[in-house]
Amino acid sequence: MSEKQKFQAIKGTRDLLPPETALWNHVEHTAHAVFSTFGFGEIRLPIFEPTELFARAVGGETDIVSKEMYSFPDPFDLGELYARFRSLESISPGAGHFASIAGLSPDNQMISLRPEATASVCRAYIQHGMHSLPQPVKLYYTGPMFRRERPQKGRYRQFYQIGAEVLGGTDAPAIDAEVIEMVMTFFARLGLAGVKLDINSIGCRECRPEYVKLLKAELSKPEIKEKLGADSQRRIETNPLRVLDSKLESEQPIIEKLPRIAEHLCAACAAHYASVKHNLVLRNVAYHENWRLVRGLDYYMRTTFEITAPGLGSQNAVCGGGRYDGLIEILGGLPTKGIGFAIGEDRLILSLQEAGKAPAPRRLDVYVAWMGEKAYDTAVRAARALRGAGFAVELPATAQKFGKALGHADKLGARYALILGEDEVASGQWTLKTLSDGSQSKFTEPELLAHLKL
RNA sequence: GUGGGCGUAGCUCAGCUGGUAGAGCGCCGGUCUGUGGCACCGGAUGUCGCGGGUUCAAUCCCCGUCGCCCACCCCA
Repeated sequence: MSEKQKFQAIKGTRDLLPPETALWNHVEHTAHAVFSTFGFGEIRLPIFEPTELFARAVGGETDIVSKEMYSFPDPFDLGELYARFRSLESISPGAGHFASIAGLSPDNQMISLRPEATASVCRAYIQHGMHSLPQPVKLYYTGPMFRRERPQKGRYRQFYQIGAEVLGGTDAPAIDAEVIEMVMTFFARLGLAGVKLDINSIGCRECRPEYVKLLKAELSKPEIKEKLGADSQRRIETNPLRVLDSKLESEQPIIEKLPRIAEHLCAACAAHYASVKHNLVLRNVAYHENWRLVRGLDYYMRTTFEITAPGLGSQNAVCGGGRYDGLIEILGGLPTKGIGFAIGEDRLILSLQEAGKAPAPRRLDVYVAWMGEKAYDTAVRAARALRGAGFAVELPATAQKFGKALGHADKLGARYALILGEDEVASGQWTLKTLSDGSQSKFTEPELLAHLKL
């Protein structure tokens, strides 16, 4: 970086600028509108939580927790000692590092920027005794998540998710189907084209371990294992289900012949899955069964789903979700049913943009072209009145040549220029020019407001 | 963590086998202190990402480094 441009956004973070932000707002407003019609209320959550919360929910040995979270000792809890070392940093480089080491003592809490929000929602459900509300509790959220990994298309270190969770009450398949219906409705409302819904059931605590054991045994057979790539060979031990996810062309024929979980579900899970599908048909939701769709984390069970959209590159999932009936209990709550999803907002926006869904251009109604210091007071008054009536108004801060002013109005895309010079101030007859055709006419202030409101 | 591609003006890019930089767009100003879009004229911003090497001479070749992008890994 040159001396001139010293600072830039940290790797994997980015600025969202107008007019693109208009599209973000549109997406979020649409989410609010659609989710409300399904009876969901918004929850706003902290963006940092105790590291332990994520370690428990997501799993301490996962890459997410062990490598990809932004974690640090809470400077507040570290108190005087930490603060003192930090303050020494400028005169004694390394002091801060020492403080960090000191901060790892059991007395001090580690905190993390949230890598996802499901754990926080569950924590809030427990903390606020939501089990005593009418069940189930239906919540949605939007906001930034943080994950320390190599950025690529549609993947950032600070990324945004729109998610929803249904907690408590029944695990009836109707709920799974309705949650999926809600996402699909949301995407349809946005005009997102080419979406594909994949669903699967990954069984429960009873039947999944049996299947995993079977799968692992199969994968471990020498004649199969030797045909797999290094990554998949490693997964046989670490997470055999993920072998099914492999994108390697050479592995596809092998994977096709592996045992499928749908054929090894217990009776209860099989019935649940069948009913989810039936309920999707009832709701007119088109789905593809994808027996290879798995979730990486242990707490997921039964229904899993994923929605892909075009234009996203390698990371083409725009929404992922599933049932996690055990999670609240893991976090110290009562046994509680749960299902939810998270939408990758960055990817959703990207897909909308690729499809040419341009953001609504900034609307500017009136450019106040005032001339001469004598007209300034009137210009301010006009701008206040117009804005008060809800119009978007640009009031130049400094005097400029008249031709310049109109040129500026044109570049800003204003619909009208309100021309205020000595004549107008003297007569009280303001000149309104329509930029598109160049026509203009005179109005008093009240007439002008009435005219523009038409 | 691994691999590949790319770094030249605010943006998109050109720059031949090495001779210390250009275009378009945009921005600002002028022609034009009461009439915009058009046209014409002018202007500014670059240590050609940074450091080193080879060379009489490096934007160009070599090495390193940083940054960005894409993919792998992983995936909430």
